[in-house]
Amino acid sequence: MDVVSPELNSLLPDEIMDTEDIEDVPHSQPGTTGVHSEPSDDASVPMETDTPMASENVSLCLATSTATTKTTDSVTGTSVTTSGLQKLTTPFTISPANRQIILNKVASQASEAAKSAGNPPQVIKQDGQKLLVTAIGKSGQPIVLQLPHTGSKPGVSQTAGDTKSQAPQFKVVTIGGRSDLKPVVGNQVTTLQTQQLKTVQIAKKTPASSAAPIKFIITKTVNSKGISPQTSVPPVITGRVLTQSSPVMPPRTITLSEPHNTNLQSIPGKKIAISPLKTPSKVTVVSVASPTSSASQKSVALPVNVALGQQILTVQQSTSVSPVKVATSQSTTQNIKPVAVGGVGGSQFKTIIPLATQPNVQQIQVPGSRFHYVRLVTATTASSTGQPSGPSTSSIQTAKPMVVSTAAVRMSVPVVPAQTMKQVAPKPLTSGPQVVTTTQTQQRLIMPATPLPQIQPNFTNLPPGTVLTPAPGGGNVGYAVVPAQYVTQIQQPPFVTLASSSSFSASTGIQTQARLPLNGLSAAETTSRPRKPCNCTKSQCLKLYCDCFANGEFCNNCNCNNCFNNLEHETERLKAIKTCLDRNPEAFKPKIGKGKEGESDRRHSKGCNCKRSGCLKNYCECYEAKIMCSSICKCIGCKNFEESPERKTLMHLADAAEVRVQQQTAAKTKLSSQISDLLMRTTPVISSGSGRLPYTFVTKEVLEATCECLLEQAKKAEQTHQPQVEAERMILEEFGHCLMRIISSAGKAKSDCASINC
DNA sequence: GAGTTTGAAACT
DNA sequence: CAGTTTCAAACTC
Repeated sequence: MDVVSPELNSLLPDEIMDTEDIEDVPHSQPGTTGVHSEPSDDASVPMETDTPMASENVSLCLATSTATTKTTDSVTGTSVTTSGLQKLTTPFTISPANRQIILNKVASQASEAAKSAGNPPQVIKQDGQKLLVTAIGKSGQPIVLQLPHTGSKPGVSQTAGDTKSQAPQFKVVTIGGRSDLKPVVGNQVTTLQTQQLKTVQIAKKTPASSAAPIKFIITKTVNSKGISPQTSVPPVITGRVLTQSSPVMPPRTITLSEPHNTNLQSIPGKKIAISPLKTPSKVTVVSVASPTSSASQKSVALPVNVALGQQILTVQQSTSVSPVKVATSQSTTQNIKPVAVGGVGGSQFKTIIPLATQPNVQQIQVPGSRFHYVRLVTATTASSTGQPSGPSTSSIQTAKPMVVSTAAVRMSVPVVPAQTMKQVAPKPLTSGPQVVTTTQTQQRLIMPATPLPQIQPNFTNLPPGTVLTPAPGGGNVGYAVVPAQYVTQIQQPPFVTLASSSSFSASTGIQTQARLPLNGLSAAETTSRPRKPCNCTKSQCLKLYCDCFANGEFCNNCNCNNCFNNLEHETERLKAIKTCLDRNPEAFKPKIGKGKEGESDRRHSKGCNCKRSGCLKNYCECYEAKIMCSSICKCIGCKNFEESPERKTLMHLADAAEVRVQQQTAAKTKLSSQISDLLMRTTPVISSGSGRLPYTFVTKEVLEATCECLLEQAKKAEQTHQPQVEAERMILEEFGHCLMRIISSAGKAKSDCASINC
């Protein structure tokens, strides 16, 4: 089954498919098209980790053997032991000069073919800070991981230690083949194998602000479908994990780890997720920087965080055999052997990239399913509750890094929980590892879990933030595109994903989240304000009347009746999507976009058609989006233009109201804070003695004084020769006086405290 | 909360 | 493409 069909690839939204500034990657090779692999086919997933300034190269060539393999760093002599992994046919090398990890899963047959074709098995070497992720291929089509070769001929890998200054690099996520890919200057992608390959690309340029743009290129090479998994011919996987690090701060630690037990079958989160941003903005790249703090320190994790917008690209591939294990051996046989490269510095890793697969395995698979998937997790959705379930995920949660120790380099790939990156405080792109995300809310589109080519929507128009997931019970076939948010919601057992833990995003502040306006709404608005629940009654939430559906989201906590906008009705939903797209290919695209070139103002893509509202009420989509009506609007009596006095008045009123609200909120907050502070200071005194204030004053001193008073009364009675009965009475009376004084003092103190608190 | 108004979406 | 109907959100009371 196709995880992502070629059609899908070709139809991916421009935001995703923007290939400018990326290398020209051969998206398909002769004979590749039409190749349909069985769901059980395994695909090799190469991963590249590249640290531009890194000095180490690690090269792994993996065979399909499951035997434990121990590799020795050719440079540093560091050995890497893999357990349950495919046999390493080539030494695991770490090049101090490049600090690169090269993982090459070599299919003997494939490698032979490659050699014969003049493309020897490639040992990926440093190629600047670039990572191209080519992941999703047509069903049956192998995924080709391609490594960019800067300024080099195809098949010619750069020499290790190439430390030349790199041009601004872009992080590129390539998903799906696309014929119109634009070549990237100075970067060439060489197909590793002559076998049928399909390259899907999702490219996004990193924000210009990033001093060191990163380009991630992952080319997945898969054997031809003819090769059965049982065949001894292993696929060749060559990949690099490119870690972006600041030029002055080369990454020093590479951590590779796998979940101890990835029982994918038990993970309901099986899905193919593509979560492009809803925003029209281009796919954002997750930049990873080396820790800025310790230049001398040599431990920098190699992050393979690829994000689209505010999303992190998760590439997982399940295999029957642990594909790659670096560093410590793992006793458990894992279906998925993701290699996670985490962000540097915080040791918070967010990216898991499964490297090894069996021959004919599809490139991206969801644990527990035969789907290979790429998941892009939005920042907002990343807050997801999804966590690894079962034993397989335990390791992930613990994020135990596998460390490959070398004299010069430590490699660690901690597996992190599928949590997410939520709100991340913006951070300068130039500092430290970064995840560039956009706050565009998740536009998500649900696709059928079953192969429905005939009704397959035009993915070009799918709302960003789309997540592909296998339908429940859908087995190996079909996929569904579901909202990432919804995925996290419905995904009781978390799946292994490349996502930053909440702690990472929150505490480390490594991530930078670019907040882009969504349909006229500020990032803050889009992120802080949840979508309003719909109230659809007749549309079944399968028409654009429904805001949820229109935004590509599942209905969640809505008040709708007879809702079909959910996974249970994915077939109907897909049909509805198809219908909408047939009617309007732009149906799921943001209505608010940039105006004409050169115009900075946003504008409605279609313009409004208001007649009675004067375009000054929320009936008007332009006004609702807080934008001016434009020439394309067909409104009558429009007052929503710059000089409109009515509009200005409304704006002033709105601003004033907003200011008042803010002031009130601030006042309440301040008052509450002050009260809390007072309580904090006074509570201990009052509450001590279990809140029974009088006893608070029965201190040792009070007791002693009381006793002295009683003794004094006793002496007085003795001196006056009072009878015993009278003496006892005098003592008791004195005791009563003492108690009264104590109580009186306590009551006075309590009233004082109360007055203070008020 | 019920009813009305409104304009986009859907339909013809 | 225009006119009409349907629909759900926005709005009013």
